[in-house]
Amino acid sequence: MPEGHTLHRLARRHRALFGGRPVAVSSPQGRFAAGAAAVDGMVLKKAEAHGKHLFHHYAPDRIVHVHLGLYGTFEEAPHPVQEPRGQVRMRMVGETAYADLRGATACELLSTAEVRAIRARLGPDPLRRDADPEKAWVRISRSKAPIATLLMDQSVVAGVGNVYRAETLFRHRLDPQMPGSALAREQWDALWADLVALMRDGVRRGRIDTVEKEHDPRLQGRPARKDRHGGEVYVYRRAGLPCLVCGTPIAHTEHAGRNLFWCPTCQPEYR
DNA sequence: GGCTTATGCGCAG
DNA sequence: TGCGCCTAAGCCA
Repeated sequence: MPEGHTLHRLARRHRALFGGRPVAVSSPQGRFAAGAAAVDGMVLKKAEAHGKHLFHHYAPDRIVHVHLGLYGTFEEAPHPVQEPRGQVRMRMVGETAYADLRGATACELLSTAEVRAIRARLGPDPLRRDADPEKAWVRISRSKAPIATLLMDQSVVAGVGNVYRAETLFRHRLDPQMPGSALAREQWDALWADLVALMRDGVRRGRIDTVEKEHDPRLQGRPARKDRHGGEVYVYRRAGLPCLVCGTPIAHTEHAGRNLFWCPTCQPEYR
């Protein structure tokens, strides 16, 4: 479930499992063989996430960069270490546990300058302390692009994926097609604050939950619908089902090649 | 067992 | 705009 909260959660886990100690790094599959060899046995100094990017710092100019893409996964297990199953791009073995990376879009060894370059093209990340939401506001307030497009643009806001996009727009009753420049400053401030709160909750729980108690189907005798995002949501992948707030069937369309969900009543059309 | 789908993104054209 | 990446889960038969 790789939106930003997943990567921050992984960074935290990797700090706990491997941080400050030597890590045996390998690439059973072979595609990351050279990079793995370059850091094998070194001490993991720092693990951090920015948006959907994960960085393992072993030394200056020896930083492993991971991007999970659509279906990359990290799987951890306690010792004893098992034979790799399937295509394991990178295996990290620590003192008590190990982790296998599969299916990632990116797993590469980078220099300090290359990491800086990646981070320079990312917008503020609601999950980072050093995030400056003003930078995002400058981009949004000057753009005619739909807010749905802007929220998913990693150079505007880093870490927001399709679920958080759909859910925060719903929670703030915003039409996904509304141009960024039409957003009021107060609306952006509220949206950012909500992203910070929801994504922090996502890191803590390891799933995306966005439904407020008063709208919780379980409290109204209806079954809560679970989905692969792992939590409970208002609109994401609920096309045709009744809105939890007003009962209107949730709408769905393709927006820039991605699924977009919204409630036509709760998120009235911007004109 | 096969088919479909996906929370992402870089690239070709 | 559409494809490819290379994976797992859900669904159907």
